[in-house]
Amino acid sequence: MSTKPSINAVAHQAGVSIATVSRVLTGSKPVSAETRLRVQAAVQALGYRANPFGRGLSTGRSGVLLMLVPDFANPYYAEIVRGAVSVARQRGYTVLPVDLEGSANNEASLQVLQSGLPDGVINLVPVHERAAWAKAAEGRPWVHCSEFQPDEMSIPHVSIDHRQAATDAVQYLLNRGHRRIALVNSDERFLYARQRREGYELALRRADIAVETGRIRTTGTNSYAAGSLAAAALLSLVTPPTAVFAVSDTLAIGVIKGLRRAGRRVPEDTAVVGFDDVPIAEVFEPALTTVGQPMQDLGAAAVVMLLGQMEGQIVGHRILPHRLVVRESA
Amino acid sequence: MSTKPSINAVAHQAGVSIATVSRVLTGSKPVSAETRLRVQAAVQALGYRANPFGRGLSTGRSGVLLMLVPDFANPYYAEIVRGAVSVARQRGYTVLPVDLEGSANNEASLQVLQSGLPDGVINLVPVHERAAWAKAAEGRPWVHCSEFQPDEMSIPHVSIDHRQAATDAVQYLLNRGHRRIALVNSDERFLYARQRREGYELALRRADIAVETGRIRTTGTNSYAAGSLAAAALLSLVTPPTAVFAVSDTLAIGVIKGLRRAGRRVPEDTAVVGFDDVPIAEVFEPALTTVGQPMQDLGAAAVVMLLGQMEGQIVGHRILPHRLVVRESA
DNA sequence: ATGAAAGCGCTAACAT
DNA sequence: ATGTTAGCGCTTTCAT
Repeated sequence: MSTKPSINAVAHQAGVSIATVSRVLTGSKPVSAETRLRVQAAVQALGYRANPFGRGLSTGRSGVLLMLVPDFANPYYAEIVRGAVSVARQRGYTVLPVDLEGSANNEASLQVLQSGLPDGVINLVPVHERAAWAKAAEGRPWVHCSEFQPDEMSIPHVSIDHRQAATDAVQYLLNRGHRRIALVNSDERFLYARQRREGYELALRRADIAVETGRIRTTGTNSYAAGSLAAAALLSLVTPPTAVFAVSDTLAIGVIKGLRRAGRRVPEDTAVVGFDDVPIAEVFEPALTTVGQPMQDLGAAAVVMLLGQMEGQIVGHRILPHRLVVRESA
Repeated sequence: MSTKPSINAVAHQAGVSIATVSRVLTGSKPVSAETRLRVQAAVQALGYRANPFGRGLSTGRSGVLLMLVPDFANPYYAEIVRGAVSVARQRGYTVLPVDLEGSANNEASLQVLQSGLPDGVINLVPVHERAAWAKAAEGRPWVHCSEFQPDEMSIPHVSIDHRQAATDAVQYLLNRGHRRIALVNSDERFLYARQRREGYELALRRADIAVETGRIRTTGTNSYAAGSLAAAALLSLVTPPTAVFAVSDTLAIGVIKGLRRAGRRVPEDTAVVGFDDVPIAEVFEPALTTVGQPMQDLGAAAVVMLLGQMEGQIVGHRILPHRLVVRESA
């Protein structure tokens, strides 16, 4: 009663061998309807659950999917995790999200990865920090999520088209009549940052507008303060921009605060477009016009692809659609 | 080379028995310096990591701590998780945070719990939803975090003193000269909500101010919209309040938006105090005056208590300090 | 369709 | 201090 029942107890109670119990549990081989019922009754009666260690030792699989998350506190990642969890559980898998806390936690997470416990890994770590993980994950099934680059084509990935998304955002500002459009970028070590910059420049060139380096601010970090600083710098230009495209909602909010501190109204004096559509985006005043990513879908697709890969399929790559969410700030 | 090396391979390579390898790995028994070195060299050379299933099957422990999280997307919980993860890893444990997504995910999470995989569980689920979990966790080491109630004294818990915190918030408003202070509460099924209401009433009574039920709004949910609605209701009173204590920053922001929509200035016309000190609190304009909880410490303490319990200690309960963070909104 | 038995990789009790 | 060995609980041949 007190100690957890093993497969032996179930077999005994049902009057069958442990092999038969295993068969009805896993459905690996046919079992006569009658015995199946008996076994199921015994399982029920004893409250039996297969011991994950025994099963794992035998099958070599744990049903655990490791998810490398750069930052739990960032709602962008939180949503991706949520999407992943929800499809994983439908397929009988548990996702183990580990918070890398901006690399502080690498060592411990590496251990988890190398322990062999996870059956596969979903990677949210940006391209430029992947090297260490790539080595540790060697041989294991894994997929990249949210960023990708051409030279990694061998590893399945799912992402939006960051370049196109940026082009769309800037095009929107162009359509609204803006000609002096600034870019507030985060850190160009991030692939997405480089791709969004490309998209920004592409949109301008298509409109026959010269790309002025003075209108491109690279903050190095993704904080409110950095956005405010960038705004101040842009306002000190001889001809300040009439619109700003910031590569994250965080930066966008910082930019707006900076603009307002300098007496500018948003969007009347300066329009601002953000990126990500995090929850604050619609609560902040003015509500942010921003580019939304299908976060949950990204996570879900990553799991589907990972499981496919584990089953030996060739899964390839996926690009998911983004969308421009027009609110008040531009 | 290609397949993962087992303890046998290490033993062979080092010219010792597998028991000796196990001993140097676990440090369970003394091993001569010389052999230890040989074994360690072999481990190194082969890149060996103990198979978690084998070890788990043998020891009955996984090194995994389950953490029941009501909502990943809520930064309040995200911070608690972070605190827990950080001390868990120092102690060689992995925390497995599962997102309950407002109960949507209960079934799957219950499975994880019942699988027997986790060595212990940290519970962030509010008191009134604990029943199902309590049954499933029976016998297993577990601790409650962030809420507690007297009749659960048998289970170790860590929390702030919600009642005292509310009293402090209201006292602050009293000190600023406010007499008509409203309470915007979330859902009194939550223990913290009831306790904060108690604290609110206590502070008023101490100041010889009658508690007027018209000034207490219970929203039922914890959304911006609910806060705005509550604000509108309060403004329709014959004598509207000059200050509002909202039991979460989310509600507080909603209240502020509602007040402004009605033409009130914050804090000049109506002061607002929130609760939690989530990241948005200091970014929103006006920046929120709010009660901060030591989220990371809560998570850390929970892990320490859980591990203590697992080692057979009597761990008791802990109340951590809160603090009033004064900014602009009150 | 079912049972018997051989592992899976490890730890721990028992020898030596 | 070290080796031998019996499990831990399960899945999976191999028989029947």
